[in-house]
Amino acid sequence: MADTQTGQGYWIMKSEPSCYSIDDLKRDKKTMWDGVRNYQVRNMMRDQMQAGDLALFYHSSTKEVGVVGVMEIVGKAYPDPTQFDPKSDHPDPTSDPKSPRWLCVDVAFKQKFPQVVSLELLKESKPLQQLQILKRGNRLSVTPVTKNEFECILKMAV
DNA sequence: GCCAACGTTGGC
DNA sequence: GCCAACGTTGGC
Repeated sequence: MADTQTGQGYWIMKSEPSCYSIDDLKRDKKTMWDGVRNYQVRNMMRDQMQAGDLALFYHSSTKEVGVVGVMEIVGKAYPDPTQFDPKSDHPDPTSDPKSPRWLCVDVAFKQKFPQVVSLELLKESKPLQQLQILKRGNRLSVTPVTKNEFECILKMAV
């Protein structure tokens, strides 16, 4: 979500660490955030995400669920090449290469938190009650957060 | 355009 | 591995 003063956008982006973790990103320094196959998420990436935006890296479906670090959106969203790769995890044979359906974005490692800001802690935090990832049934892998929410989570990480 | 069936997500 | 919740698909 873009801050009205600065235009700076803030996000939470989920990944299962068994698939791709904060340590993988730390090692790679930069990666292509691919595999998004949800229209809402695609539209946010296409319409709202900007280079320089900051994103919290969230580990889902693991022993320690929660926010584990920070990354930066490097550039604008562009067609996700894995949709055309039959050997990828999420090929989409119905997507037309002349008008690609799915987008991805490049992200760069910023920091890994010394400890996980657990889902439990997020739930307990008063200022974070509006977080979309805390809402029942939320399944979006990318969700906007406000500057305040972002900074609140950063403080919880130390 | 409705809606049942199905597949996926993600916390536990 | 269970299951609630949600998105997508496809028959009508």
